[in-house]
Amino acid sequence: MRTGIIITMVWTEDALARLREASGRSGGARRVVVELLGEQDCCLSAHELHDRARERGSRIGIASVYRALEGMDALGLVQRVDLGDGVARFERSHTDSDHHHHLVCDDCGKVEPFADPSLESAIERVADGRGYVVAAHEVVLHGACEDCRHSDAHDDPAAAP
Amino acid sequence: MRTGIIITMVWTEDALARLREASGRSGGARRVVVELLGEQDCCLSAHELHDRARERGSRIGIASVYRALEGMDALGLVQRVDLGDGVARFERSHTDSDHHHHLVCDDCGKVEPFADPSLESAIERVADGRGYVVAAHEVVLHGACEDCRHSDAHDDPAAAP
DNA sequence: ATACGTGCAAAGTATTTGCAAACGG
DNA sequence: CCGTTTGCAAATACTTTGCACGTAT
Repeated sequence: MRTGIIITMVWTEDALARLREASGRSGGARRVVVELLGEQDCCLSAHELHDRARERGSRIGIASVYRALEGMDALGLVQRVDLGDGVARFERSHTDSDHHHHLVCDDCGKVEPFADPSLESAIERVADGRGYVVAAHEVVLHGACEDCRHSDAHDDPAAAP
Repeated sequence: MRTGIIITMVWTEDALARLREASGRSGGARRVVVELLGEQDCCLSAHELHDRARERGSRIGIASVYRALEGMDALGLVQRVDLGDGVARFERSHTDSDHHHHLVCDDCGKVEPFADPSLESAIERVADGRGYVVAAHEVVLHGACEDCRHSDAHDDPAAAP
């Protein structure tokens, strides 16, 4: 995708600007979280964001990660993603060209995004038929990815031979 | 749905039998959880199950609820449902005629099931195209239900005028 | 009898909140 | 200066685990 890097920069700038105008201030902790999320093409958990921020030399605390995410969520800048393991993940809100859902391999833990127009139209049709105005929707597919299906071993997600 | 009560009974009996044969034992705590889940037409959280079990006079502990759910999950008898609020919910595993997903009203908190064949086929197509063997999938639609859209007030899910 | 099921309490995680200090405008 | 942001630590909420005891087979 050629437009990826551009979307990233636009989103990051826009998010920083909107957060600043919402409170009249800005700070370093928030900036790191925004920049990290802007770079990702898929979702990350609060702890993953915290770890990566520290790897970059930030002394950010986990609470600030959560507060940054909360603020961005309130402004609709991020989307919460729930993969079914009790951990909340976040990714930048989708644009039309960006919209996707998630395939999770229960063997190796891999998470990959996918998009499908006919799935989207089916969802729209359901919502309309029910009188719902759908603000967000999430589709998560759990299964065994091609790799894991071939190496039949049911490895622990943490194991690496 | 005329077949609801029958599915309920079949599922409950089958689940109790399979749990018994898996361990060679059976107990009262498990039975209550199985019976409760068999009666529902939609998902419940561990705490909701615990509360309802106690309302029926059971002295079951919350740990036993979780253990019953874990055992049933391992046998594929229940399906874990994640609606995005950090609470795990469970419902009996779907049969063909039973399969559904969830619409969540973010205003009043209502959760209602829906089914849609074209959505299911779109999901199958995606999985096939990616070489995935999908063992489970979840679709959650968040929005405002018809009722809440009319009474424009954005009430708190707990408030009842 | 013996092994599994159960309840209680303690331990773990993920997330939120209180607070004093640092910081941006 | 003043109010927001931040890091730390304490508090929550949900879920899991350890252990002694009850119970089904």
